[in-house]
Amino acid sequence: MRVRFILYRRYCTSNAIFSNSQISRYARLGQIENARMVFDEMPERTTVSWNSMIAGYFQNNQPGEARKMFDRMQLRNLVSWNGLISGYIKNGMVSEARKVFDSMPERNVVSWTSMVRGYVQEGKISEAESLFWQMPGKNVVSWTVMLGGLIQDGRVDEARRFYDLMPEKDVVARTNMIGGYFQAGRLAEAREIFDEMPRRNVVTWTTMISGYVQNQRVDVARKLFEVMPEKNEVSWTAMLMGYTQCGRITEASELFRAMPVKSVVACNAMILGYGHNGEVEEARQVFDNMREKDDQTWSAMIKVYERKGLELEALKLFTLMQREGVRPNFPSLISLLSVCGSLATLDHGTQIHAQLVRNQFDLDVYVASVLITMYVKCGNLVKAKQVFDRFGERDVVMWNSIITGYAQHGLGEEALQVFQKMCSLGIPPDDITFIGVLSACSYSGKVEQGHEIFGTMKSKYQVEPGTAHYACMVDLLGRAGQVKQAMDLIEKMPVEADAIVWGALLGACRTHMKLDLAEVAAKKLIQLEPHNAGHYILLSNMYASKGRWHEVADLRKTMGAKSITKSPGCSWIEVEHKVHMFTWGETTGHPEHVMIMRMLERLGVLLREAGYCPDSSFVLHDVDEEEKVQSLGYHSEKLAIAYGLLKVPQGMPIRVMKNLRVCGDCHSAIKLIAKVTGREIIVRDANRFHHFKDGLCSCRDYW
DNA sequence: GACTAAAATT
Repeated sequence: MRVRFILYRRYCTSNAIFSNSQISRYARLGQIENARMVFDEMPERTTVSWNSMIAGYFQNNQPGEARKMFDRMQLRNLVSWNGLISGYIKNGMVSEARKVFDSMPERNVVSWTSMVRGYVQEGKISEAESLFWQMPGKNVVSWTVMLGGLIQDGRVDEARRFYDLMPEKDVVARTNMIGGYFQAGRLAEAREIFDEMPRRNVVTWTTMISGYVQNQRVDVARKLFEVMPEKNEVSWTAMLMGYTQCGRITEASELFRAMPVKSVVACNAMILGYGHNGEVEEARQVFDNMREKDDQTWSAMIKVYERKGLELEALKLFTLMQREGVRPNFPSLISLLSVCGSLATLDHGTQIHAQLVRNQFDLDVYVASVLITMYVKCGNLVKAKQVFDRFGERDVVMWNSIITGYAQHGLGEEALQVFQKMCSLGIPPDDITFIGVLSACSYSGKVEQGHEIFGTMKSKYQVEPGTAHYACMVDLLGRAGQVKQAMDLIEKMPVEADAIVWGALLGACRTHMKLDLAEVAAKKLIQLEPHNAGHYILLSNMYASKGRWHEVADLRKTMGAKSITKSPGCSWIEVEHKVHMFTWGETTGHPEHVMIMRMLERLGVLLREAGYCPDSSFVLHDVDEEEKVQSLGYHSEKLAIAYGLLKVPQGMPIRVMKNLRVCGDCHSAIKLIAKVTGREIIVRDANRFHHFKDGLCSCRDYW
């Protein structure tokens, strides 16, 4: 009888234990609903069941639900109270945790340690310290938590003194100290602790690996990696990132292939590594082979496409990511925000802005600058200015973002005003500031003022002019018609002229039809950027216009031999949160094809009535021969504008983006379209913004 | 059953 009773009891208990572990497992997997189901179906719940369920809600970022559960439970023990504290801390609610800490009936070392950990996490190290010294019965964990706080605060020497004070040191404490020394770049001291350790584990070895990697000693790291007794995912990943971060992609991809388990972090690093090396297909292969992806996987792959200039692919993936319901976290939000800038998808960008505000991430200076840049690149200067104005403590980067923004939009006067305000507030401008200011002068035709600022850069602001500043000056002179002086300036430059400088000269030649000098510039550009198809096409068009067919043929051959292809021209427009992409020629793929064609026809009629005649003499624009032959009416930007006229409500500007430069014919056509339809049209091409309004463009026909 | 250390594009 007695035996049977014991067996029965054991059955019930094991049943509860089983359910409790199921609750924890489901919570770990993020399936909190399943955990709740198990909990609700249990015939008898123990305190552990309640505690596991509360921990589960905290793990799944539902502190409110966790608290409800805690308030409902009857038999709370110390572990339940401690769970509440650590749960709040995991969710970043340290002051809430402190309230619990102050009101709980009794505390033990875990309660105290959690609370110290909370302050460390918030960066409030002095709070943590005072609590630590008040703590009764500190154990090795408490000491280690405090040690971590001092290290995080960058106080290595103090941390070492603290470390020496510790009554006992275990593997974790020692490993922590090693990490601290590596962070401070003190490799010898880190190594000393490692060498003297009585016991080491995988984490210790991995700390060594990543420590050496962070201090640019990849080969030393590799040696340790070879001899470490046991490796896990993290060790492999740390080693892999050592290679990807310093651009040693061959070694990285060898290691990656050898990895027994490819962690998500490792795959993400490999994608970015390949991308940095321009190997887009390899990156995509890694992406496609991943069984599990996180938000950073998506943003990494999108970034790779964007960097390579494959906007279409980037956008496709962006859309797919949203459709899959991937929720980006802070790092990927930032990354995606800059992608939104490059792709000029204002709606996506605004959505991300809203998400940042919801999480209060927008209060960061850095984030604010990225936001401003995004709005500038999306052609919404009003929003850019709003973000700028609402922010109190601005740094140089933020001032630069808004100055450069005005400059890119051709608002020279405004840019200069902001620059003056910045100077009067005593913020020292840097090299980027001057790029913005000089190009602003150039846009607004302030030749003299530009010269003056350029002259005082070094003497007044201690900023040495670089190639970019010279490029601005060449542009400035070129716009003013002083092409000869621009060429002289290039010859007098103390630094070697780069593609941007020659590009600026070419721009000047284009406007003032200086074909000889243009040829010099174009040849230089090909030399400097042999893979940029635009330069070849430009030079080829120039030769063709002079009937120099031999040279044309030669150039084509060179292009073929080097397998240089022009990225296809495409334009896109955002309508109702969706991106509509148009490539040159046709719209048959678009569901509203017929409407668009009808709109184009109507525009054609309107334009002819307004006295428009097609201009095919854009020799100095990098358009292909084929494109020239094709009807001028079907360039991708015109298709996008036609669609915009159909869809964008009256009074709202039509924003169109193009991956190449707008051709001369389209430019004059769009000016007229803006006039006859009474609409504002904003076109961002590869170089700058064009605000078309009342038959005029903000670039003053110079781009 | 609760508290500590290692990998992650701005």
